[in-house]
Amino acid sequence: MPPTPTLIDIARETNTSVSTVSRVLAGGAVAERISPETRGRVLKAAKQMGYRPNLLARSLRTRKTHTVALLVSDISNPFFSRIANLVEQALHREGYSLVLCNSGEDPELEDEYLNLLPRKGIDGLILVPLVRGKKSLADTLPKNLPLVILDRPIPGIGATVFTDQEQAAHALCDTLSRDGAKRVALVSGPHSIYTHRRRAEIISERFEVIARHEGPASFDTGRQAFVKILGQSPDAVICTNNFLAMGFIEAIESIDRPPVIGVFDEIPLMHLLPLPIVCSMQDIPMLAEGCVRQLMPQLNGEPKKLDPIVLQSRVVTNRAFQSRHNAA
Amino acid sequence: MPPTPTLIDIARETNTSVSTVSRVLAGGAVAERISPETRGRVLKAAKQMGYRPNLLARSLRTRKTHTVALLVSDISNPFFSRIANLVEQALHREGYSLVLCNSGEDPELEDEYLNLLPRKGIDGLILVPLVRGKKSLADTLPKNLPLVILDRPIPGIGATVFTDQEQAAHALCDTLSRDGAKRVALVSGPHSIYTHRRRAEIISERFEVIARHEGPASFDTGRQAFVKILGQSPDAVICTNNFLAMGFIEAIESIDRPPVIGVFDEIPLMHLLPLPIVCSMQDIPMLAEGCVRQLMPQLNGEPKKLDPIVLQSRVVTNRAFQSRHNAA
DNA sequence: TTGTATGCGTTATCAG
DNA sequence: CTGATAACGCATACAA
Repeated sequence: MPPTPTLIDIARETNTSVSTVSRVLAGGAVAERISPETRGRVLKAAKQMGYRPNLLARSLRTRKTHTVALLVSDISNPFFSRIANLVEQALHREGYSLVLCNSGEDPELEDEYLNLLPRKGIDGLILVPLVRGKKSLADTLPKNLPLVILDRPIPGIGATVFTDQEQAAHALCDTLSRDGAKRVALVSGPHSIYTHRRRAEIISERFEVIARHEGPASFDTGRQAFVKILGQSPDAVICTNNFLAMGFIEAIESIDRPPVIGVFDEIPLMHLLPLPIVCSMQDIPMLAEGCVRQLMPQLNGEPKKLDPIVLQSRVVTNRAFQSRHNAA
Repeated sequence: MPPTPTLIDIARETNTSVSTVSRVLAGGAVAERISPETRGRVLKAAKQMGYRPNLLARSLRTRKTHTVALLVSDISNPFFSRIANLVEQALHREGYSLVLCNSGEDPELEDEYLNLLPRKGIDGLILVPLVRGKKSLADTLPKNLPLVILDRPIPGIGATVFTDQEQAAHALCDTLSRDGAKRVALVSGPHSIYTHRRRAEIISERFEVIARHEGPASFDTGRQAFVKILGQSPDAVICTNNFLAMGFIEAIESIDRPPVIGVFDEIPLMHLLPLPIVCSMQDIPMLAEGCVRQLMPQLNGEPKKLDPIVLQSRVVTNRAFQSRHNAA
């Protein structure tokens, strides 16, 4: 007995043909058209022999893999891992499984995955793009691969779900303004990435930026920013994402006169942190749900015309900020 | 011209045969055996037609996918996402790509992936098992699939890399003991999971547990534990993982008399948190490196006998704990 | 109701 | 040096 039996083995064992076995194992309507007797015999043999269909072979034939890929820029970021969780659950309900890939903010790696994944067999792709435009995307990806762009708008692509960065940034700035902020320090991720660039632009419009630091959207960059900004005493330090802010905060040694921190997305346990924080929080569940809502019609070949889903952010402040505000 | 040309198309275009084209495109020694003239012609045509090999077909034939899967119990946990990052980088260097899957602490989902992934085509699997024993694993996984168990020991499986939970827990308890802890509250993840169970056992040996709460290793469980333990005033609250602790901490309303928190793995920004924390930190880089060191020989068919890699934890305390200690 | 034959895109064997 | 041709495991149009 082969360790991993094929249709042929079962056919031989049951004195039938591959097609019969295939039909039985396909289930549903096709299986109904096989005599109950043979069907039972095949089913039993299959189970008994421990048959497991080779999905590679099946996909080669049917051109469907029932797999979609989610390529994110940084899986370490809770923002993305929570999205991944939700997307996975939703896709699972639809009969698809998810493979998660991580470009790690590295354009070359993104490129590699963009080339690799389609050839490896995926039915659809959800992408958090690093730097690409529509055309750059169009010629590295198969022409009609169902695609959803997540978290960043790409002009000309309808299947997109992202947050209104203008609203998100202005809401954050509003709260900081009300708190009296005028002169701020700006810590931002790569200018090449839309979200970081756009956020930085708006902040620059709203405040006088007396210090700025740019780098990869990581803890380290935030830490470096701290030493650079140290002593400038801005009214607030605004970071274009949570990792930058966490790095900055981590570097803080003394909390005698803590700066106000403005940031996008979640800072874990911010309620208890002894420095005033205001976050502009994206709607993670809606982002995830939006993804699959944009993807499913494409997977099902429904020619729905898709319009971008644009979500709103919500500003949240921590206790230290609130009490400061109350005191004022 | 087909949008996605195959070897046949190229062969036709260059007046050669599929085998020739295949050989040329294979590169290396086989390609050397083709006349430079034809080789150049084929190469040019392939590039010009935008040929992309169908990896499904190739894998079906070669029985190699150059893909390994990492199935974790909770991708939202930075502990795992950081491991994923490192494993991905290491595998990439070896010419393999990584697909990341998430069982979400759900045994059924784990089961599904365990069944699905091998049939979908992976050369190896790195698994953070939920509840399984060696035999349970053996009959849902193909007999000779290269496998590495991560973060939890499974008796009888050599390719394992995990942390010495005894050492990790005792180190944590030592620090807490020195701080004067005698009566503690215990917040633990599922007893069915080795790490949680083992940690809880050791803690129970070392201290008088005056309150305990068990549940999924999530924020929510931690929060629930808070209301349950509230008012018991233990010397310390020990959580068997970081998410539990973060949930617990998040629920804390007043920090008048904060409890000491003992926890496994990282609490982000713990330095600034105004409550004393002591962490037993696993060695993430070594865990990741260990994985690929256990996996590669198997992928290369080298019959090395593999012994479990057992790592040590390191206790880290935050400022609030240190100053408390200095005062005492 | 069931079997035969063909093809999915590659690689590999065997001739020539 | 190169070309037929047979697998890989499965699904399916076409026969019977």
